[in-house]
Amino acid sequence: MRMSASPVAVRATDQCCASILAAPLDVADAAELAHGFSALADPVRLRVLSILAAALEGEVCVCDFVEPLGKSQPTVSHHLKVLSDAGLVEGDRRGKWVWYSLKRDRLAELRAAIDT
Amino acid sequence: MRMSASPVAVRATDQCCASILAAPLDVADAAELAHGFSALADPVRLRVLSILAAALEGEVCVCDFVEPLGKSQPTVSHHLKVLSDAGLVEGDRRGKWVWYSLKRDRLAELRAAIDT
DNA sequence: ATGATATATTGATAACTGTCAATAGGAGAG
DNA sequence: CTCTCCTATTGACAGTTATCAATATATCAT
Repeated sequence: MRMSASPVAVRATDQCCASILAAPLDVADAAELAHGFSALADPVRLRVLSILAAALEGEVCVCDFVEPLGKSQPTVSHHLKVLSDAGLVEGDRRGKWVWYSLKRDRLAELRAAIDT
Repeated sequence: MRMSASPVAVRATDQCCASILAAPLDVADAAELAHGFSALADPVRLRVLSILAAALEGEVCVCDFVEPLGKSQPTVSHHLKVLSDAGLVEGDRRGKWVWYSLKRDRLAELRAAIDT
């Protein structure tokens, strides 16, 4: 039973999809966003993104993550897959190597979601 | 052994702490940030923030989360604690009730961290 | 003090996650 | 084709997490 102060007043909103925090979030949108933020909820993955963002070429080979991250190759591969599934990075195979790059649009999307 | 294309070139950065993606992230900073994003990595908690952000008064009583979220009272309490530990919300006890409010500064901090 | 109500904590459980070793798949070199 | 190297997948395991029922704590009213 709600025994507190009446139904909660809600701010009017006419934005379509920019700042999701400006309007109550439905379950589906919340799940989609949570999936995105889950990818950011790990220090190793944040460092992956950090390394990608700092790379002048905009691309980093998988093998160049292993040493800086101090994780095994399968672990690095796992994290890249999580980031990829979340739409935050993209891999491009060139010969034996796979080059990963940051998908800044997706990052901007998540940023916008917590823009008050 | 790294057999790819030479050491990765890194963009110069003179920012102190704004956009962490502009410079390689050390392990400690990555852990702190990951803790923050972990709090956002759950649909129920995103809806909590959404409800808080939409509340005109800026505060919402715990009891007013239970029905909209469709979760048990202990579960709601748990999520509020996670958000509180991450510095994203703040509770204020007034009599029998506890009123929670959004800490927008912390949210802005996380937003800035993924600002490319 | 007693009772009622709001919130937090504890305990249990199922589901998920990060990690590495082992292995499989893919691509160039010989 | 075979060998080597780079990357991805599988399997196993430990640690974490979301959830609810039960209980404890806190506050107010009587």
